[in-house]
Amino acid sequence: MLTNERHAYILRLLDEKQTVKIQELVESTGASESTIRRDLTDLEQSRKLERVFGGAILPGQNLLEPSIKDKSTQFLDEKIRIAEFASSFVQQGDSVFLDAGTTTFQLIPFLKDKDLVVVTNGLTLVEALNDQGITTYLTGGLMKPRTGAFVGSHTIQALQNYRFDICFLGINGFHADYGYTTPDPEEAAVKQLASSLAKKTYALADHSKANKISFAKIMDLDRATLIVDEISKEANAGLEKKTTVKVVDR
Amino acid sequence: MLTNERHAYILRLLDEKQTVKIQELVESTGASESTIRRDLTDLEQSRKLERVFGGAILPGQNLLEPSIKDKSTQFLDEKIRIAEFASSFVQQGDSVFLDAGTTTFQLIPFLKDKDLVVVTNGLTLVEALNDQGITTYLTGGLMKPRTGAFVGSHTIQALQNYRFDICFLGINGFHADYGYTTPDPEEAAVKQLASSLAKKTYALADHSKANKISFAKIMDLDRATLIVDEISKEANAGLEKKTTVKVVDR
DNA sequence: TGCTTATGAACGATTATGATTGATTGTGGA
DNA sequence: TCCACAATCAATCATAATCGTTCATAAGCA
Repeated sequence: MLTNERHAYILRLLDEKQTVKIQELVESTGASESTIRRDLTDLEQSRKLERVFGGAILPGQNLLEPSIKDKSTQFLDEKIRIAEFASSFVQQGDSVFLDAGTTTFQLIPFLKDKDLVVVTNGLTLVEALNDQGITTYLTGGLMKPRTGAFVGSHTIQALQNYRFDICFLGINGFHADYGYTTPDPEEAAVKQLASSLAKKTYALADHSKANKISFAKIMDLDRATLIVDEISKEANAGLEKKTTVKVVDR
Repeated sequence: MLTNERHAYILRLLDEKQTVKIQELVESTGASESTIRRDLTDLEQSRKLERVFGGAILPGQNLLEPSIKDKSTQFLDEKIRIAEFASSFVQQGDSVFLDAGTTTFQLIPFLKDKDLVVVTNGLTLVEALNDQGITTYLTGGLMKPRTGAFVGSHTIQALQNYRFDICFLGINGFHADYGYTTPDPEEAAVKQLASSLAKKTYALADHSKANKISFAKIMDLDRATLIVDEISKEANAGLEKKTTVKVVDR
């Protein structure tokens, strides 16, 4: 087997399987361990792969991060900033709706000592609220395993028993023409209703949600005050024709 | 298995389940406990996770949630025996009400693969049910911090939308004359209603509940089948005039 | 032939692993 | 609460796997 052929073979295998082991390559190519090592060293120098103990992996993309990143830890600092800013709109004694979601979750530490009554449809939120000693109602309903959010007719019916001074929604996208959107229509229905039961609604979003359009529409932009961070001036100008935009002061 | 593969695997699992146990990882990866420990230490140093006693959790999340721990594991073995026995009364496809409580909690592992729909008013239960892949509705309502039970008019109203084939209640005392009792009248009201919506009700109790009388009455003895363990024959004889008593076979 | 390059084997050095130990922490029951 | 017991922990050590280096041989080419 030619050196070039081996190199191509290694890269093809790596592309398929994300990782290759040296022993595996020794067996499948018939070359010696030394040769495979030299191959890997060469390919690493030309940035085609990264060596690890026992084999090699695809470069750059540490396989580890992506799955974790898009969840709660992504943009965590930004979310905390947004949450702290949003909490400044809460008055003593308010009745508050807190949507399920990672950004709204960050609001919780800023809500204590305000003598609030909080209603939420988020499983993780009710526990955290409780730890802060905040009087909390959970809507209940059918639980969505992935997000820990309660949705469905039970949730809708439960919500209708309440009226809110202030409502905080997490969203997956906002767009001047398409309004606020989120992937799940069931969740969209809950957000929409909660907002309609509140005197004032705030939509919380990190910069990655700007101009994104998700599957289910929640409502038009003007139905809520948008709280964002790190947004370009041009984008802001377009949005401000449609709704009030509060940009987090850094 | 390459070190990187294991790391990636751990993080993927963690991302899915929010927590991982060391023993769980030992079994599923085939690596030794020491290796898994070293993996977790490494991943913690690169801020990919946080270690806790017995396993690891997603980073940042424990700041608000350390106090969820369930301390009430008293008479755990007995409760598990009772729960396993009680589960034998559940039929395929049943709609089930599971009361909040530590004894009813132990029922959950015995309920999977029965194609059930479960309704509960217990916060801790909904998580465990979800882990077992069981379709679960939470009543919602006002959350009682100490027990994680939802109570109040919201809960009552939510319950009235359902009918159950079978209802499992945890109780704090049972007595031939005073019936089933529990300390909190709000919880008593929920238990009472749930039972009245079910074709069949089982009251689960460990031996410490025998002849105890608590503040709030739930209902008379004959409204439910009592499932107990380690009860004296004399006590049993007195009870059996009032209701059906199932003593756990050891 | 003489020169270069690729290869494989052998060496000690390095790293990962698994088992063991005693210390620490959590749990169950009085 | 307290104590006894079990689970988990960090640290250590011996072993196994992997590493980079060196050297000798083989192959390709003028």
